[in-house]
Amino acid sequence: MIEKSKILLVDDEEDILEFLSYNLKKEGFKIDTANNGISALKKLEKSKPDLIILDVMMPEMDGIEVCEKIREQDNFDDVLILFLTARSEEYSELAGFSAGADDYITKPIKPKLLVSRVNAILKRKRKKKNDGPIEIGDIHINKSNHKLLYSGKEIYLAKKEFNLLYYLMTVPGKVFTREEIISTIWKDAVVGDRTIDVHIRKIREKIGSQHIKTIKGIGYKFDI
Amino acid sequence: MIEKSKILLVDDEEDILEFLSYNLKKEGFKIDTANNGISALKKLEKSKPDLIILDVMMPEMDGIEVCEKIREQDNFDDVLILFLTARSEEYSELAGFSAGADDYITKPIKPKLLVSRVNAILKRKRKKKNDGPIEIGDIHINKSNHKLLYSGKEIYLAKKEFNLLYYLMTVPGKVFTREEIISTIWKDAVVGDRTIDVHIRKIREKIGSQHIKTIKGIGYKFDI
DNA sequence: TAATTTTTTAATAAAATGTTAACTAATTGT
DNA sequence: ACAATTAGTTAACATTTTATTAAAAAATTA
Repeated sequence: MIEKSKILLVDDEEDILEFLSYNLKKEGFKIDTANNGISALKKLEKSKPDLIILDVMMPEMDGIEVCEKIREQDNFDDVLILFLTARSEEYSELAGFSAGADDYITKPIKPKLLVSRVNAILKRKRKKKNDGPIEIGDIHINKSNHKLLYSGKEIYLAKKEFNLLYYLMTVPGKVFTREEIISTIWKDAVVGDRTIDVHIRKIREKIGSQHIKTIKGIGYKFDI
Repeated sequence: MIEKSKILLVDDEEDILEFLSYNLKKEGFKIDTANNGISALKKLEKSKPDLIILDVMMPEMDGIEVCEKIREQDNFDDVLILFLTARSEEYSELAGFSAGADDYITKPIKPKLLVSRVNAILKRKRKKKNDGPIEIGDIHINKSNHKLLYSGKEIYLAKKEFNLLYYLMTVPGKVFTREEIISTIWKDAVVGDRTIDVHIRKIREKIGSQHIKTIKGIGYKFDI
């Protein structure tokens, strides 16, 4: 089970805090709240949220300012920030992004949209962590746009094939055990022993067999 | 390095002009100043600013009047204008926007907020410019006039279809995930999984299926 | 407001991908 | 060399994902 993310809600209106809390808790998120920017900044260190939802319009210190202050802190310069804006305040979209926001939602807030946006933004972050393109010999693989170039030509791989090849290429030369492969490509699904073989075969069909080597009794590796 | 923008500051109070100048010059902007509306209008042609920051409250000719006069001129009907208002003068927000302001800042001016707002507004303009026409193979698409030419013939696309096709064409060859597509084309709504398919189908109906490729399990791409 | 167009959904068909099972081939240990 | 073990191959079958409709809902226009 994936650890549920913690979200810090910052708004001066108690109603909105409750509305957000209710809808996000229902989805299993852990929630902290603050009803102004100062309080939010204070709570940061203890709360260590994965995502901060900030109302742009607040008395004293507006959301944009809070956002900037958060970004100034070393420990939180990459925390996710999502803005809440009234539909009319178009400027806040842009001001918000330039202050370092990751996304924004306009009021009135629709619960379904809120939840889907929050999930999307968290997913995006998890994905970002290990995604860079890999270039080995004449093979270029890029997870962010699901592209494989083999000596300049674009080759199509189905999703599982792609993920498997990408995984092997993350550490060229390393032998990945079958167990490792199963647990990362198939997460917690249970698949038979021959399934990997079939996928390996299909990859070899497309990029040749010179790169992917079988280490009998152990697993496979990608070699230059 | 991006060419730094030129800003024309218009205010009758010398203190404020200096304060603004100091803070914006520090950020690398090129600054011109004028201490009344007449002088600002005169300087326009020579200065060719990217952005004008106008105090609403000025003797003789107030900011709103200056703004209207600027918008009347053909060469400056799309220059950016940002208003400076005292927090109390709420009316000016509405009067200002209706006169053609792009944004406004209330006094007292916080330097950081000023800079972030200025950056945001300039960024927005740059962004707008990127919406230029795209020409790939026999397909010409132009967002500014919402027109699609397919081998010379004009083809009508509904708004969503147009936006979707345009989006795919912004980076030909790149695979756009369903998630990416949803979050940019459907920013403010939650739609079912099949909605994209239907729009794709309609686009294919009109321009054929050779360009828009399905990457199963991932998304779609536009290919030449 | 009615008519028309656009957008979305829902149901189902079609296609592509993924998995398994049965069999074959290769490798390893004795 | 000969079991025993492990991997490769193939095709059938299962599952997942997308395509295609038609119709409902929403937005626009007359």
